Amino acid sequence: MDRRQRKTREAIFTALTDLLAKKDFRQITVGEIIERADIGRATFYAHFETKDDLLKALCEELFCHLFDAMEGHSHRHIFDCEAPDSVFLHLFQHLQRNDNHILQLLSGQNNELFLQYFKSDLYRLIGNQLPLFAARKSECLPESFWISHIAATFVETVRWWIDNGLEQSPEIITEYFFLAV
Amino acid sequence: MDRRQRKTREAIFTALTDLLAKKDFRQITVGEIIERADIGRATFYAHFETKDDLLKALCEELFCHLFDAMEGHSHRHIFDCEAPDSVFLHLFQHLQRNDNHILQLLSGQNNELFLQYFKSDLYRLIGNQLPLFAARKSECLPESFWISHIAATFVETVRWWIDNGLEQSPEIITEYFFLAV
DNA sequence: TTGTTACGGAACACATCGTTCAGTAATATC
DNA sequence: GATATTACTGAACGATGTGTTCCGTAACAA
Repeated sequence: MDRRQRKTREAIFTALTDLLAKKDFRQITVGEIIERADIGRATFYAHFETKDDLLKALCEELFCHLFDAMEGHSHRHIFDCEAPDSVFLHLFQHLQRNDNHILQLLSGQNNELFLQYFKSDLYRLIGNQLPLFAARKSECLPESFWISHIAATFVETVRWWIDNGLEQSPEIITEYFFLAV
Repeated sequence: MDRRQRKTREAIFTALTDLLAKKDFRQITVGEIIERADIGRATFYAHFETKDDLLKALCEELFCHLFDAMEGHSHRHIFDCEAPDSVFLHLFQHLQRNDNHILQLLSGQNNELFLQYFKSDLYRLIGNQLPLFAARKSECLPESFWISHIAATFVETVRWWIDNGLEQSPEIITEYFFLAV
């Protein structure tokens, strides 16, 4: 990919990420993004069809990296015979380290769209980790309901954690999560 | 209240409700609302400051009525010594009956804002019903976490139910809910 | 060096928002 | 029933944001 393209794309992502730390996605204008990214208006629309399209690309970039890294770790750890809940623990640890400012995307009012993308990755992960969870429930409940519930519980756990200022350790939060689910 | 005011307000609510059945709230314009409500633009803004303000008023109207009715029922039933899970069962029943088209507000893409208002009422309800839920968990988990989790589980249950076309009976859904939580 | 591609900057048409104001109709009050 | 009050209409308005177009310039690849 052209170096110019890469730099521009990166500048747009950075600009949006910075702005998201301050205000809701809906009240961020394309004008603000291009001003902060220091690019021309036409350039922006050469990269992304709309503002929503940009958000989607950003989420895919971040969440995909996060979950890919996750699953990489998970595999390594399976070889190391780590505890079976390590996947989610690691996910919480990644979030606490706030790689790429993902927290800002999952917090406060910015829940609407991000979570949609976040959940789709989460579904994949949970599908592979189903045996971790109580068999009792999964026998009485439809699988799709069960997966939805685990994903919703995870998201709500993250939201609660963020709203409480990340006071708890990832280990404690993992415990809460498995207690709740 | 002036009859004209009442009629106008009602027409606006009806127009928005109808439109919400077709498209996402964000892509509904004030122009569409006033056209469908058959009122003047100035009239709209005499009633509501913004589109978001209208949504808030609509949610308060609907959810407040729903939960007030709920709590009324609940009290009567407590006198009748009904099963302890009746509050949530009745809530599911109300939803299935789709009073005032609430389902359309809670389904699909219209999740963002409605759920915020819905949850705030739900928190109140859950706060009063905490003894219904497993004591084991509430001892190990912070109460705010616990309440958030119950509310999130309820909302996710409703969402799953809607997405699956309300195929299950309210009784079954109540069972799912209490199994999951 | 040459052809290609991306960027910048300004202008553009367009849509939506929220406000204003004078005229008209419905309602409440006496 | 007459009068004053209140709400609605309809059109116009400025402001803001969107997405597009076009051309000159600069960076890149061959």
